[in-house]
Amino acid sequence: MVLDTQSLRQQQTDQASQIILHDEMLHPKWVGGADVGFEQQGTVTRAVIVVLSWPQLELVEYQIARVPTQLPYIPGLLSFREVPGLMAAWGKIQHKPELVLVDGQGIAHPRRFGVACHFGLQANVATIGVAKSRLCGDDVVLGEEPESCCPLMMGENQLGWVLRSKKRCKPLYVSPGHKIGFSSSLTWVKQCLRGYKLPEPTRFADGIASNRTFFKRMNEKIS
DNA sequence: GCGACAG
DNA sequence: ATCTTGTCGC
Repeated sequence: MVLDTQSLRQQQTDQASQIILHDEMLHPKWVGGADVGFEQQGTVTRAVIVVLSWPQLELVEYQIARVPTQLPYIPGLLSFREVPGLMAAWGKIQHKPELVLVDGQGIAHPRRFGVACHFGLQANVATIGVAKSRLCGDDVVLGEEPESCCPLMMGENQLGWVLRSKKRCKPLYVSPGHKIGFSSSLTWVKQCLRGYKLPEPTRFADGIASNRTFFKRMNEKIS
């Protein structure tokens, strides 16, 4: 396996798929969520893709792929650990969403190529990175009010947004992944919020990937 | 050199 | 990420 974020990022820039989709260009029937969990002391990667209807945000489909874990967790190289499993799950998905929220950073990454970029490029789908903590960028003091938001900056350059999605919760770190810009990333994440810290696609994917009982019982509700 | 460091 | 115990607030 080649761990070269620089050339992957170059691919993303070179390809026609770099086309930035704006809000008015996206009319999704479904929105997706992507996350992974680990089993058996980390030797097995359990990757999950969920599909929710838009704008109802009800679970339509989910697929799980279990693959051997190829790499340990290394900050900055997370995508190489998670993308193989995510691609396996993506291949099983019947209702391909036009937009996927990925658990982790988009371009708010030391090489500007986080897991959301990597997955979006490989799957050729618009993606947004929704991370629960900061990898890089300047620390900011955010207001306590829900929906408080400010740009995530690294010096003069914007990397994404810091968003207080819920009262008394640590903020989300939102950044463009693939084929989407800053403002659209923020508006889509906000539109996917339903009173929880995580936007619904991420929340469902996270719940299933982490084997939470509430989400496990979704099994009979669909398919 | 030291600290920070998605999941 | 995973695991686990305890605590606080709505």
